[in-house]
Amino acid sequence: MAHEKNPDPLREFHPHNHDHCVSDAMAAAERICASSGARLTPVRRRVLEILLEGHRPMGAYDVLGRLDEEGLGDKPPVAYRALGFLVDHGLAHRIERLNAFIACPHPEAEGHGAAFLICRGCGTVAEVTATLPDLPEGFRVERTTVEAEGLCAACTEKAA
Amino acid sequence: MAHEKNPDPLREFHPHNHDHCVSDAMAAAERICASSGARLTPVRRRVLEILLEGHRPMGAYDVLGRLDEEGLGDKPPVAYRALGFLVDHGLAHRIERLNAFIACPHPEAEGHGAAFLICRGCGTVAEVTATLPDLPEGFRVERTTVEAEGLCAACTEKAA
DNA sequence: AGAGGCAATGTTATCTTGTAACAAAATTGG
DNA sequence: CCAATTTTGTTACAAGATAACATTGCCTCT
Ligand SMILES: [Zn+2]
Ligand SMILES: [Zn+2]
Ligand SMILES: [Zn+2]
Ligand SMILES: [Zn+2]
Repeated sequence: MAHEKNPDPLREFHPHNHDHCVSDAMAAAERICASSGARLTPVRRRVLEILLEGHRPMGAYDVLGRLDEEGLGDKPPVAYRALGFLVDHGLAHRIERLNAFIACPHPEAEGHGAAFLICRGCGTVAEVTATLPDLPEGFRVERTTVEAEGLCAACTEKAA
Repeated sequence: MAHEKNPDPLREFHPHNHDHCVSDAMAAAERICASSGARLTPVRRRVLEILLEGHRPMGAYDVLGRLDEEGLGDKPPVAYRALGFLVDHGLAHRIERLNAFIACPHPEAEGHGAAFLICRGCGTVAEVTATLPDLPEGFRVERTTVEAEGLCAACTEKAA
C-alpha cells in the first residue's frame, strides 16, 4: 500500500501511467477477494480487467460485447452477473446517470463515500471521495449516489 | 409565498395535509410557466397532477397507464415528452436509482441543490436541500445527482 | 382572413437495459 | 465420494427509452 497515497484525485482527466491503475487495482482485487473468501473467477476477473482497461464507464452490453469477442459468453446474464459481483464487492461502481459501470481505482479505501465527476465533453469519469453533507435526521442512510455532471478542465478550455 | 416557509423537510414520511402539497405545487407551476412563457398544456398539467397526487416516484409507464385510462394518450413518447418538459422546467425530478419521476414540492426554490432520501422499506422519497461538499477544483459542475437510500424513522422502528 | 413559421402532438417502429426462471456444471467441505 | 452450495449456461421476456416522421394547433405578420 506504500505508493497508494491517494495521488491526483482527478488523474482520470490527465495523461497518467494507466498500466499502474490496472495492475494496482487488479492486485487490490485479488487481496480483497482472498481475504473475504469471494471467488474472482475467470469471467469476473476479465470483466474487471475490461473495465479497468477502458478506464471509463461501460454499459453492460459493451462489456458483454467484449466478452463475446473473447468467447467468454454472449448472453446478458453473463455480463450482469459479473458486474453485480464486482459492484457488490466494491471493485466496481454503477454510474446511475449513465446506466454504466466503472472500475473502482482504489477498492481498498473502503467506506469511501464515492462521488463521480462526469465530463459531458469527453465522457471521462473521475471517482473522488466526498462526504455527504448533513441530511435531516430521522433517516438512516445506507447507501448514497453522488454524481456531478459538468466539464473537465480540458473540455472547458476547448469550449472557451 | 407567505406560508411556504419550508415546513418539515421530511413531511413526505409523515401524515400531512397533502392537498396543500398538490395545490401549492400546481399554483407554483402555473406561475413558473406563466413567467417563463412555457406552455403548461393539458397533458403536461395532468402529468404533474398525477405525480403530485401519487406523492411518490412513478415510472414513465405508470404515468402513461394513468394517461391512457383518461384517454390522454397511450404511447411512450406522450409520457416521456411531458415528463421531460416538467423536468426541464424544474417541476419534477428524475430519481436515477429508481428510473422514476417525482414532482418537485417546491419548484420555486430554485438553484436548490436537491437531494433525495429513498426509503427502501416503504418506497417513500423525500426531497431535501443539500449543498454538495467541496469537490476537487478543475471541474465545472453543472448538475448533480444526490440520492440516499436507507430507512425512514417509521420503517426503522418496524424493523427493530 | 390568409400564409408562414414554430411548437406540440400523434404514431410507428425500434432500441437499450435489465431479469426471472430453470437446467447443467463446478467447487467446497464432510 | 457424496451432498450442499455456488457458479455458469440458456431461454425467454420485461422494462425503460428514443428516433423519425406525419399531423395538428397556435401565434404573428401582412
Ligand atoms: Zn471506489
Ligand atoms: Zn472532458
Ligand atoms: Zn405532500
Ligand atoms: Zn419507510
